[in-house]
Amino acid sequence: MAGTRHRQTVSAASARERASLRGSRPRGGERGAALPSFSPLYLQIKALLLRSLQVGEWQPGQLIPSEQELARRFEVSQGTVRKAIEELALANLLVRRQGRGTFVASHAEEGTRYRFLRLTPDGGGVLPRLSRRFLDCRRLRATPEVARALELAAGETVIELRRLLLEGERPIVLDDLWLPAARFARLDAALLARWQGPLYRLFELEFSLRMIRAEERIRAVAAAPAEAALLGVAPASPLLLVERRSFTYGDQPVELRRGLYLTDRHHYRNEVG
Amino acid sequence: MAGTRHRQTVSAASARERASLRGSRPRGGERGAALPSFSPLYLQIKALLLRSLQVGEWQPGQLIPSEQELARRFEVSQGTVRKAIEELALANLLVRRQGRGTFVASHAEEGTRYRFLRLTPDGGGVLPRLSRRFLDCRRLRATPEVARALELAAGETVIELRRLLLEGERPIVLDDLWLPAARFARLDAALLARWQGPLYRLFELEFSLRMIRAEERIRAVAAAPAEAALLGVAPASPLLLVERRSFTYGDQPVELRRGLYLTDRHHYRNEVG
DNA sequence: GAGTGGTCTAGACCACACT
DNA sequence: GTGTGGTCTAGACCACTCC
Repeated sequence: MAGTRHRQTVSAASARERASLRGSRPRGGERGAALPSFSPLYLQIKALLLRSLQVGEWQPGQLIPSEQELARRFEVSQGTVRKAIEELALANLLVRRQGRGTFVASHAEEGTRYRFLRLTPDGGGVLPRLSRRFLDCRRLRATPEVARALELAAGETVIELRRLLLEGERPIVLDDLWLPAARFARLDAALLARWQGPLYRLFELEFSLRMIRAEERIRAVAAAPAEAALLGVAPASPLLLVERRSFTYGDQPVELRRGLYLTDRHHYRNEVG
Repeated sequence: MAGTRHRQTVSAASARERASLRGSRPRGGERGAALPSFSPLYLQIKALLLRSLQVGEWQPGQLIPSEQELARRFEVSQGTVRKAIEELALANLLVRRQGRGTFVASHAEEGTRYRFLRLTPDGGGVLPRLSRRFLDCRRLRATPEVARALELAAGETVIELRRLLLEGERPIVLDDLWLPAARFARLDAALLARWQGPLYRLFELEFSLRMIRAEERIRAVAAAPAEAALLGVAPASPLLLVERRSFTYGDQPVELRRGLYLTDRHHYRNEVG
């Protein structure tokens, strides 16, 4: 059979999940306008896997079917499935473990605590476990700026949240968060008080919202009096301002965060290449 | 032949470049201590390609041999070469172009100007062409801190360099750089004055030094009087301090940089995931 | 031992760029 | 048309994990 099968012409047959992906070019009527140019099979498989993740067919931390099984299901070769999975693993959506299987990535794993927090102690080493102190949690109408960042309609309800991260008794980070209230129905101060783990793990568990990636904009600012007091520094002290937008599947923004980092004993670590 | 060839036992034959890579496990005497566990063929090929890059067999911007040719040279299949090249492309050491070939990455390409500079205008869009103004260039003995960062012996000579990046007439970045003098023999103020392009392109062209990746540590600081004057801001203004160590092949640090960024109209952009 | 991901091969064909 | 990287397949075997 090798080589006799035409690329992506694929037998008309079964596999309901493949119904939509016959034909290598996105159809656009009779004339081959060829705008998106070309869509390889493995990208179509990747999109199907992504859909399964998005609709919750496989939950964070769970084992997904083996490559062999997925290959049978999608009626493609194992190599094609592998390439799709590889890309999802590269994007931190899946985790492959030799001999065990492929798992849905989660914010629960010990190794990935603070996966999104790039703050690092100056001396080297890894950030110790920080304690969290929630200062505020309220519902209000989104300001135009917040609405724009979260892609909400003007005036929609958001949850505003303020918290401190502390190393022992020493404040390190002051975070203000805004979340679309529609997606975080049961979120309130009581729930936050009970919860001990990472915030993103709570979102995953209680609201079925997986944070996939985030964009950060970093600036140096002078501490306002109120913020300075909370962080225990003199007013006008220089602080690192980290504005973060976090996204879930489909590049939907679901969190806006404004963090003020104390960087006299820590720094924001980054790799460029 | 498919499947009959044993993994990495590989015929004793020719290809001098393969002489060193027979056997899947790094040898360590008779008892299989198995410390590094296992080294797949494609990683060995990757190491060989890396070596060719490092010794300058292929220069930045140049076309490297085709996958087929490399497969013949190393006596492995094209797929194995492909996987090695893919990893090097992922690390920005090579650039693959369908239909044309695989090229050695360079700091010359138009698309990758400011590849290491994560500063972005607040309004969105891309950083316009900045002008460079060199303020200082001198040779001196490395301070202990600089020596440590560049992995030099105490008291070795380094080149200290100061420059401004400006948008029009407005200063944006004040950079202090330290370079190991031994590697940058002909570097002086005159050479810098003549050069118009990116600094890393100059290093590539004149000193055969390719910057591969960099680590950055970011902080917020208050502007000292001298620096404030150069940047045209009030003393004690908050500035972003970006300490960068750049590395060439073999993870050798070859530049230490201390940048002060004005972030009232720009921000440092980052992606976390 | 069974099952999973990881490596390696060989070969065919496709998309793309240059000539 | 020729040559390059890109995709896809089929099959074998290896390394690892768990039973």
